[in-house]
Amino acid sequence: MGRPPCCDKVGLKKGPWTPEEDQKLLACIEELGHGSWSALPTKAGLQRCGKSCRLRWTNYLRPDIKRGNFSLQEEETIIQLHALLGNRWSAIATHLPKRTDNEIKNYWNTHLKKRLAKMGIDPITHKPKTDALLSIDGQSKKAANLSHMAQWECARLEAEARLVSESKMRSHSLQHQLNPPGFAPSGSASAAQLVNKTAWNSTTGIGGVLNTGLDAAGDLESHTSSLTFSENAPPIMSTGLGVSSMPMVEFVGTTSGSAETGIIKEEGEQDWKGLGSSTNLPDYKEGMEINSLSFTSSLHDMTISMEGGWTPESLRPNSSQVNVGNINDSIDRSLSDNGKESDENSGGGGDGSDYDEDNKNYWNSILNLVNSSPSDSPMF
DNA sequence: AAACGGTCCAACCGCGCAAAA
DNA sequence: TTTTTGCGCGGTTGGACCGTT
Repeated sequence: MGRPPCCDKVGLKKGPWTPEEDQKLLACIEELGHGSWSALPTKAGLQRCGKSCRLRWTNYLRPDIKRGNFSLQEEETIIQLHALLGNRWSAIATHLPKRTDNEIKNYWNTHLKKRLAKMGIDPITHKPKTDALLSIDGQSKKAANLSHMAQWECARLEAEARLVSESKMRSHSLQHQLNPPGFAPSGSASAAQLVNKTAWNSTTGIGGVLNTGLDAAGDLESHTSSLTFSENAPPIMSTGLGVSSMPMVEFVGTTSGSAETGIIKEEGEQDWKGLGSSTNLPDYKEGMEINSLSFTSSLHDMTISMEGGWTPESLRPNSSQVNVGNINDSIDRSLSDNGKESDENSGGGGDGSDYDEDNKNYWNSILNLVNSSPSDSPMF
């Protein structure tokens, strides 16, 4: 059973696209759109299969594609999302609006994966490869759990996909409340824009909002974003899935220095988490430790602030600390070993020392996230 | 200048899922 | 309910490009 590969049809061309073919495809899509990829080649007069046309369009011809080097922020986003989502490139690409999944996948395979490996971090699990590195202070167990936590959490959250449509409708309703006609937010990223960025819902089924600090044009200029795990899911979430606790994941961004961004809450939560800057972070429960975040019922709200990128400090909501000294030592060595490569991959300017410092913070943050895995969770 | 090896990326392939028949 | 069809996703590949010898 199963249908034969579409490109097995005799006479269909494969291989690199010519400018003429590109032109035909573009003209056809501009004129008719791409409602049916299978019918498009005929309409466009192309000897290609629809699949090939779709690929060419989505990966190359689409007008809203940003090409060229990835910025440091984009790299951060990719790594962070990969830690949570794994090789779900389309989901990751959703949050880098001008990048294609193929491009992100290629960039991961050719750059980021190798760089992580060089630093002694397993690019698959996002945990340090050397157990001895962390075992001294007993952190290895925590580090080892991130990927499991992420996979487990993703699986659970994906189960919410069935309920996404309801969530979307609620978000849409909230959008109207937040941004009624005539309402003109002063910042570049209004709350309504955040609501609009619910691709997370549609792609992964996670009932929350992910925003990587993009403005309306999708530029990765903001250095602010936050990650919220909330367990205040509406009752329907629990009953529908037979899960007593259904954490919500919300990635919420703000523009740099602006204070008008809110955290979009799902229905069932009683209020907005506030429209102030995420730096205020009013949502931390006293005594809650992000360093030992847990997805059990003991945890109700968790917000990770990523002001200025994922620095270790930004990931610490309170005084509770994670001993990352050993990892940092490793990073120091790694950075000094790999400074040349880091410079090559720098998307921005600045001298090497600045970049090294930023880069160190950046990798610190990744490792800190690794270190913050919920080893205490009964799930593990 | 030629050969060789490594890197990068556009494109292909196969699979899974969902909708349509 | 079963089969067919179409779409989208992730993994893989082939060839162009680049640096080194």
